[in-house]
Amino acid sequence: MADDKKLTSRAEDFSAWYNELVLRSELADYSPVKGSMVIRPNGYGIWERMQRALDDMFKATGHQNAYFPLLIPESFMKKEAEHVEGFAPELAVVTHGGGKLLEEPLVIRPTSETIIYHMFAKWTQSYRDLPILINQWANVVRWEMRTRLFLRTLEFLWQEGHTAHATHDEAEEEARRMLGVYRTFMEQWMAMPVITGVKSESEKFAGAVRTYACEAMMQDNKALQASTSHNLGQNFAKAFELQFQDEKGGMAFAWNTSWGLTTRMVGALVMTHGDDNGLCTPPRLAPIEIVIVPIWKNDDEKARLTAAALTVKAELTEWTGRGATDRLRVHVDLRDGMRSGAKYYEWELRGVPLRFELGPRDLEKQAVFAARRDTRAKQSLAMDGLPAAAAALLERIQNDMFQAALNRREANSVRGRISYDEFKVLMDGKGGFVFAGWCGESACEAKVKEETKATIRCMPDAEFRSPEAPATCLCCGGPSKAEAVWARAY
RNA sequence: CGGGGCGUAGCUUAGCCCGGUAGAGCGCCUGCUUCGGGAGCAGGAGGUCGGAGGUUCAAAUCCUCUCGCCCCGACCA
Repeated sequence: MADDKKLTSRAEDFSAWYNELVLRSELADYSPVKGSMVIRPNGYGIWERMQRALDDMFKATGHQNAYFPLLIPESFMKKEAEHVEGFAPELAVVTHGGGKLLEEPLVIRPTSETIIYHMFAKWTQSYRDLPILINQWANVVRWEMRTRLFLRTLEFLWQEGHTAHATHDEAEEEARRMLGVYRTFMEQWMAMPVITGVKSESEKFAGAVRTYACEAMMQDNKALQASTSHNLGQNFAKAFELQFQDEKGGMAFAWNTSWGLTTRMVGALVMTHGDDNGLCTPPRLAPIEIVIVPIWKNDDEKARLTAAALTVKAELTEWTGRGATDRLRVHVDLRDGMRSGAKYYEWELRGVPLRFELGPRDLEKQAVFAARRDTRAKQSLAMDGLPAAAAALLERIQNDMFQAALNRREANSVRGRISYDEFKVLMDGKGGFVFAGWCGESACEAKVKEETKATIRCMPDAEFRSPEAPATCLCCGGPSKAEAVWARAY
């Protein structure tokens, strides 16, 4: 009886835990179209926080937002060879409009490289027109066969950055810069550690020269690709005749990059920080940072404590110690007919990072009883100086959540000599990240995938590599050309 | 597309084998008592049993077809 109020535990069935959490915390719900979902206010609120944080960073790195249309001529998708091949299986195509068969079918964008570089070509004549640094917030459609709330749906929301540069080096620098922006976002906002690196040939974006990615480890020890940043070289420029006249008067093709991050990050948040009680949102991304639950027994107390709670809220939200535009986000739960205990469970399920209980005894002491969502630790906080204390506590929660996630990832990462047989056992067991050598042959990569379902998540950037470079390939035992992170992935 | 499971009230489901007035728990509404970790009592609203055919005096139940969803695999952010 009380059991159906509890989530399935992560240990019991991680997948069921995830689905129940997402549905019951009202992050999202299934829509009538198979494989697509409704993002409910609780989930969308988190996405909005993500958008704001990222958008500020994009602006700070010189990008402007624009919007390109949903429908793309089918012929555009076919202009870049690898791009066609990569996306053909998952395109949704519009064949009719206004009741009539269209002369040329229109695809619903799975990504916007084609339409954007077509337009860039129109806008670019001279090297003086470069660089073009554009971002767009949009929805895209990819007809996936196997779907999962937030992690893989037919339609999802994302941002896609698209840039054009005069030189290869500038484009490479841009791709790396945006990878860094993503990393900062994930570490500082999502409190989610990531490993940055470059993708292998088989895992790179269809049409890219090189794909960089941030890889995170979920609580089931599987890897999740958290974002990608591509150096597209001149592939699309050539396909869409994106040319410019350089300083010397000659014609040259531009160099492009694209980079994206999706609503999948809401799922990443759940699988990084959620526990058996529900979601746990890092404060910086929490639509509500503090929920105040007043406690009363009778009408007199109800009146007094409601007033007190609203006063506390006002003091918290009026405080500008974090800056005038970054006020504490506070909600007072005044619902009647619901016991305080029931409210605690609900706000814990929804992942509000900090809860203030305010009853007659606290009021007497001029304090609130504060409960952290992440550690569930409780302490009394004096009303005097409460806003600053609350802000400090939220910051500590943010940092502790990152540290806990980092510790978990490190505890489940394996470095150093590992035999292929040991690797197989590990992948069939608890999983995790394995830092091991790779000979560079796609045959080895394919064999490992076939036999263990694990793939090369990335060839990590220098700071993530092992102190001693692996000497041999995990699979064939031949000389290693690059250290790779091997793991099963979402 | 292969394998598995499921469609009965908003949710979780019993009933189906063996045909005969559609039940429960949670949630919701009203009232009273409660209220420092998932409240109690009383009353109440809510169903074309996924859909279409068929068998039958009679179908949630049996038969045929169909639609949808979820889970596991192949593809992917």
